[in-house]
Amino acid sequence: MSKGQFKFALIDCNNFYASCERVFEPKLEGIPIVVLSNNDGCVIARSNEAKALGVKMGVPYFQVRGLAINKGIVVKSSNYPLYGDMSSRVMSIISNYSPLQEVYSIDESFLELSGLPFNLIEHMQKLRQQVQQWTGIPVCVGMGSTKVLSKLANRIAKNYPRFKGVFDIDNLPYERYCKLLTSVDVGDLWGIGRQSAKKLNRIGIHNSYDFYQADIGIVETLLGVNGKRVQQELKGYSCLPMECVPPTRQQIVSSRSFGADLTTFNEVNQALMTLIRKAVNKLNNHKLATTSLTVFIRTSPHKKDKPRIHLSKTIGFTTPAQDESVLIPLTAKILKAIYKSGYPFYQGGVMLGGLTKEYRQQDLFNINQSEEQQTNKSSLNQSNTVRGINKRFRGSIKYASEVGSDKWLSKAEFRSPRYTTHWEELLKI
DNA sequence: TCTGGGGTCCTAGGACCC
DNA sequence: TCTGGGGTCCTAGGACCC
Repeated sequence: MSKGQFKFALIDCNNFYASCERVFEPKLEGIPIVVLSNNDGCVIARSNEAKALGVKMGVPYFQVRGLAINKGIVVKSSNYPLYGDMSSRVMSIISNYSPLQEVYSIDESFLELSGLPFNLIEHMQKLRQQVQQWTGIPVCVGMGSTKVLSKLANRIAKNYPRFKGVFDIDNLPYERYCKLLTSVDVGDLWGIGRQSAKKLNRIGIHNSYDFYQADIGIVETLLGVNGKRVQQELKGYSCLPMECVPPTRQQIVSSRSFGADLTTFNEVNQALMTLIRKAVNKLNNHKLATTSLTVFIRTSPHKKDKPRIHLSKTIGFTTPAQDESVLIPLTAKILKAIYKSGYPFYQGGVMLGGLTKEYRQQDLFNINQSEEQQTNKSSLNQSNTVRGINKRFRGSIKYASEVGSDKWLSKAEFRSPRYTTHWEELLKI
């Protein structure tokens, strides 16, 4: 931990999902857009025009539907294949501007710039123009000697056009910096969420300057080590390093709100079969194996008048599993064990935990079961074949339990074409 | 009527060991 | 009957992020 040794830049795409939609429909330029979550449930992205009309982040869509119609807001279902592909294009351009890049999220990337022989403001202006020109996505850049500071700087870059999208917070004189902190709610700092903000408010800490000045011991008792780190970073001491190599993932979750309340075992089962297949595909794509499987289903947390219930069970394995012929039937078995009839199930999913690098070591205590191992081996080959076919002919072979009414499928009424990832949906000119 | 999905890390408490 | 101190590992729940 030392002061002023680093120079972090946070590059953040402006209203990323909305901007992606605009790239392929330029007539939406200047028009308010919102993008909805899965199942067309909540608003998860807004163009500036939509923000100006008062659409809040995360509101249920049905609460703003009237406003959307009245004000001519264009509504889109989320289109992750498109956003993911646009993201990798943006990230790859950004990577040319420093040897040290951390891809932090689908629309954000850190660069570490200390020691680069450039005028950094100009360097980042160039980056900004190139991303805009090559992908059509507008980005803003915040710079500072810590990650928390670069996040804060990014906010300034976004909100004050006079900086032309690039702002370096380290250039502020101390008094101006304090003034800036005073104007930022403590809950708006990166790493201070709603719960922590509430705790801080209770002892009279409301804005970031209050927090900056607060006693470090009090911060640590109240918020733990994370809160302490945020405060240190605010003071210019870097505690959060660049993570250029993405850490190996620890779990894979596949879950969904169903499009409707599911009231029979078969409906729930069918939904979960599709989810476990998705999870297993991901597992295989990452060449990982899993040592635990959790299955859960729950009723809606929003309907206060109806009975609420959350059912879940986790099974651990001594031998890591990686194969759909094991995991899919096991999911059905677990579901059977936890399922209770008479509840309207609204959401469910599976989690694969304790992920390990793919390694087919046999269970030491399984020596008596050579016959079963034989079966396992042949079913493994079979699964590989099935996977191959499904890869080529997109999901043409399924378990019988996966096929059914599709009643559970999420709504996506307003989805735009997957322009860049599906041949049938290419942009037509 | 209609409220997302996918992650990570930290902490506290229990079980267990010497 | 008296009954310490220190450590690890696991898990569940909470908080945070986008």
